[in-house]
Amino acid sequence: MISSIAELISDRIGTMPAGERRAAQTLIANYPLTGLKTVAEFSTAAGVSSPTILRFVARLGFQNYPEFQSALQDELAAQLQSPASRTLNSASPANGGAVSPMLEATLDNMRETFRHLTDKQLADIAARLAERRGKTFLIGGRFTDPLARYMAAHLAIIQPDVYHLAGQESIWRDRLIDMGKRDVLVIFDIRRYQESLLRFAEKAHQRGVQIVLFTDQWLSPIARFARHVIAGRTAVPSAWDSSAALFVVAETLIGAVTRQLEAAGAKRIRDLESLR
Amino acid sequence: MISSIAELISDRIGTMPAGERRAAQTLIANYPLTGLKTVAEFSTAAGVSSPTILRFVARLGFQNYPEFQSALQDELAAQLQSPASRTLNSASPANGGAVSPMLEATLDNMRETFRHLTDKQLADIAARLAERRGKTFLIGGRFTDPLARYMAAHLAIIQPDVYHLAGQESIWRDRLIDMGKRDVLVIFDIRRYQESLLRFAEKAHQRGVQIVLFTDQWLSPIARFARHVIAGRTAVPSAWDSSAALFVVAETLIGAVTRQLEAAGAKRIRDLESLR
DNA sequence: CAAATTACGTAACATAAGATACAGCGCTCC
DNA sequence: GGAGCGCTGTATCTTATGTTACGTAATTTG
Repeated sequence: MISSIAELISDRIGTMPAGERRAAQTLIANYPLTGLKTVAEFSTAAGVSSPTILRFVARLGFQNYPEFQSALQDELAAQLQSPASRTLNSASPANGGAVSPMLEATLDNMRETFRHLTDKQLADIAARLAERRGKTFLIGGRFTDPLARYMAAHLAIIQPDVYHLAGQESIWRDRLIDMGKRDVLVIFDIRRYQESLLRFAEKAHQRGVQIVLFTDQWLSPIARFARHVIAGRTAVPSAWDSSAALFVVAETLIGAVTRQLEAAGAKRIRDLESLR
Repeated sequence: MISSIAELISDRIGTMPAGERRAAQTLIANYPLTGLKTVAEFSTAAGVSSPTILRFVARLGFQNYPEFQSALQDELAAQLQSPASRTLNSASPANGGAVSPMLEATLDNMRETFRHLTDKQLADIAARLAERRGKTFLIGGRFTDPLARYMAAHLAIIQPDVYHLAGQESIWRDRLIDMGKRDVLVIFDIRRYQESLLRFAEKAHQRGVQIVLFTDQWLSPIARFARHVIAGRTAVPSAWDSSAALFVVAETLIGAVTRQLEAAGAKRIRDLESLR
């Protein structure tokens, strides 16, 4: 199978006449830039005439020159976006302002967070979230509740019985009555840890609920009751702590759970689509 | 000293009229590809007319469009040739499981997102959010609303009149009555873009509300009405798109706004503390 | 609130780009 | 060594691209 135009060229370059071969070589030499220029520029660069260039692209299977250019651009777009081949000037002094420290710290937080997180841990948690024996509840603190919402919004699509606990304490406390051993409670709690969440977690724990805790590196007191603890780095040069690392862990988990439920989930998503 | 065209643009984007700013944002969003296409394609991508594109490149100091394209191509050539700094930590063999690809992609997304985002842009947006002339409203789509909540939760602490628009469409539509020129509306909208948000944004725009848009690299149609556009990378090896990059941008902005309001904000935070 | 200025888009224009027809040259094969 | 075939370039044509002029709308300023 031939994907890129460069491959296509090197595949057929053997069967080409001399002039077209020169065109091909010129293009490959500084791929794909020459192909983005005009036919005239291409032709002089290759030392051949314009019609030769046109015959060359025609031989590659393109109807006309613009079509050929579009293909090159699409390919370039894919390259520029995908991390793989990018040249990425992280050393660019360009943005050396106030942005970099924040970004750098965040990136470091993520690396650190994942360094202390094994595949097995994540797989276990994902498995627990994916096994459909009971219900899944999610809740967060003052600043982390949006993370709970974000996760709930995704999980609720691929499986039933996913509930985000919102509103006043009294409201979700009453939901305890519905929780049991087979259920999972996902809690987000970072400094400063919230009393109300601790109380709630304790009671849920007493009822045998499996608790998955997202917290910071200093560990919320809830860790005491949690079956799984994810400790994310939160330090950034800002007045606030960063929840970005936890956010990425959440996304990773969402992805893992989705993969596990692929068969069942795919059908469910189709069903949901048809409901619209 | 200004080397790249991207820098040149972000340097002058503040002094540009609305239409040209849209052109600039569109170009930056997936730099430099849009600039390599024809004027007509560029203009439709940006949602403006061809002459606006030409005025845009003229303002950047180019004599004509081909000259501008040549400059972009030269820049691209330099980038493609230097096999530079890539693969920072891709050599970390530690966790070679299912985690790495997700994390790596996310890290790349962030670098890429910030690469297309200058300090000046962020500073401008932060300044707009910090100037206390009017109210600040935040709203998001199905999966991004938690980001709006997250940002609102922080901003609401350091300044008054910050509102997160939640619940049904009819509810926040009625809030339009309260919005005017001095107000700011922060919208989060990534694929698949939501009709309801577009309608809401258009009406808000008509009322003169300043819109700050967080979207993905393909730009929500709301970009048309936005004063500021932040285009985050969202592609990850998962069934879902990632909002992590936008999340980090949001955190960065929160930090910047906080810094600007330091004097006023610090007092406010003390007052809040004493209320507990 | 009014006037002046600036910005934007529509439409017509000129130019440069890609496409094509045809003739000359070189190469191969008989 | 000659005839046929194929490749290449010159010159011409057509298309569509970039450019410009002008009228209208929006925005700013007094």
